[in-house]
Amino acid sequence: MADELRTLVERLKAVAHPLRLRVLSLLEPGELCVCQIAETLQVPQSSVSEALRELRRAGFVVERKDGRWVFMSLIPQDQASLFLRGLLGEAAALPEVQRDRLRAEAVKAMAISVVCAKTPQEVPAEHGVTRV
Amino acid sequence: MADELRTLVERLKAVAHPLRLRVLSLLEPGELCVCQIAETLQVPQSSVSEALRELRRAGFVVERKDGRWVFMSLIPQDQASLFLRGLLGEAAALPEVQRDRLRAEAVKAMAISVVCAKTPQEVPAEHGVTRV
DNA sequence: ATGACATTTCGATATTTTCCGATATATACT
DNA sequence: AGTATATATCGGAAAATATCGAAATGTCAT
Repeated sequence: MADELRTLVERLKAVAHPLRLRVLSLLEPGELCVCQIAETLQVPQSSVSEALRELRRAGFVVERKDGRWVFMSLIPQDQASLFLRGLLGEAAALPEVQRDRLRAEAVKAMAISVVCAKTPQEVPAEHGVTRV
Repeated sequence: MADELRTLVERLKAVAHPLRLRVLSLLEPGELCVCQIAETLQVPQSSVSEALRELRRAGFVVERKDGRWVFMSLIPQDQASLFLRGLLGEAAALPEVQRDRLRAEAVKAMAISVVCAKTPQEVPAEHGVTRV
């Protein structure tokens, strides 16, 4: 009840953040689990987890648990708000987002066990994405 | 060049703020000057000025100077980004926004000299919600 | 139960943002 | 010139947010 403005502002804040926006865009083609996202974006998994928590709170993504993995996906198109649909369309054109998606394709092509049971050092840096 | 993602995030941050979103929505029916907005929303003039600066930086509004007044208006529909159009549509449904617009109608019905040349004491006070 | 691993939460610091009164600038009128 | 009004900017303290390693939690497989 009431303060729907505040709610909308919270949803906008959730998306007004580089990592969260990248994660959101990354999910558009389909679900990914937390470790796949962390590997794709080359960021600490706790950061991904926190990003996803905010996106979930804002109602943009939903989770599906499968064993120890947590797969996140966008809410269905028909449930998405107007501005979210516009935003996703706009974000899809960004070079950063397109690069992320290429990396995600490569990550999805690998078995999950190969992707996730990795120490950070073993990950070869690509595309100028830096880590430590 | 580059970092268009950061630019988009900055634009999202600009609207992820209660006052700025209210101001933005207030301008949809047509231009208003700073003092009309401050009177309508019952907030300090410096806050309105700062809100408008951010919205201008983000490319959502443009200004038209007329003497000592500065009238702000939304950028033309056809220049608006996808997510902005969606956002405005969504915001228009919010009760807070609708109340603001009623107040704005009342303010516009008065002469500008009556609206703006007011000492704070004469303003019925009461922050935020008030009837027209 | 022990270990391995995915994920979340915690803790603590660093950075950014908010807010508004006070002050500055600009324009108009006399 | 001076006064009045409209808007912009400054200052700076409080609040919110970001960040990420470390610890906690949960889940599966021996």
